[in-house]
Amino acid sequence: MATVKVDTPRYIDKSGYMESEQAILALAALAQSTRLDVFRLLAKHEPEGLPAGDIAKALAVPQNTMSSHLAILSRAGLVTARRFSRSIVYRADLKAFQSVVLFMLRDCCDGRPEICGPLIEDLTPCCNPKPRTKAHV
Amino acid sequence: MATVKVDTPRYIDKSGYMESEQAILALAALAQSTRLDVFRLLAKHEPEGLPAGDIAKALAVPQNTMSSHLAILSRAGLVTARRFSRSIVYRADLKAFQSVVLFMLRDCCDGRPEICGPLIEDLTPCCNPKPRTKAHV
DNA sequence: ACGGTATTTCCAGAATTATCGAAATAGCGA
DNA sequence: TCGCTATTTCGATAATTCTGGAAATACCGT
Repeated sequence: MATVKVDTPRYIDKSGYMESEQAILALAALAQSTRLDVFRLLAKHEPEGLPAGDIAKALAVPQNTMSSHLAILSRAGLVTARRFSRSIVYRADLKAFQSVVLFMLRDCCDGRPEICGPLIEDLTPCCNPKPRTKAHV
Repeated sequence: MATVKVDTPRYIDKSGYMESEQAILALAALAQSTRLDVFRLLAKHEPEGLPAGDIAKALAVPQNTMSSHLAILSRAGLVTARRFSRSIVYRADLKAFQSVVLFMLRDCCDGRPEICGPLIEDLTPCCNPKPRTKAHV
């Protein structure tokens, strides 16, 4: 039977699981040294991005191997690709990255705020040295 | 055999930062639906923890399969195990989890604080209704 | 000691992932 | 059109991960 490919192998559509599924995709994408390096590199090169060839060269990985890694990151939503003439420029999707982090923290923090408070404290000096941001919560 | 059973968190290096290798281990551990469910479950059951059998039963997974998942989570430093008579009670290591999140955020935030500012804002109402140590940060 | 419970280890098969050479596709300039 | 560059897709192999049956280990009560 030549039916369509099922890409929902285990638990199907429960509406709450869609988010988990996507998060797992992102975690798996980052759980590999080359891809983690790629994301790091692309984050550093925001917002201009980098063409695929430059990424491969920078990390000393064959182009086709890099291409498959980039495809995995892209499928996970962590990077975006856009063609510029002959090059395909990849960019880190930092919003998506934030979503992954938020997913993780909600998973552990839900109902127990005391867990993430310290984390915010640790994070604040690192990521928000400016005294005040807009308080439009 | 004398397994590694150290009090000092193995996933933190001298500078207090999590190493990439350890972070990858943790990300890979969470990038699997059963294990993500396990961590969620254990986080929900902090600080009492749950015996291995209960975890297996709760998630409808054979005990030996669950045992290997728990070993992976443990190796990644995300859970701890302690024997209580016949049971081995597992607990989520939320500090380690926080380290993973911090690692990720440092990876993308380093040098560009404007990226994580919004994340802290999103996180604050969820996780930190009131600041813990009113430090001089 | 024994029997029962809780959990892990051993093992093996199935599935998935990583890697990369070779070929294919896409765009550009002449 | 041809040739060149940039990138991806194809295909195959090696490595790793997932799964669970069976056996082993650890503990407790009697």
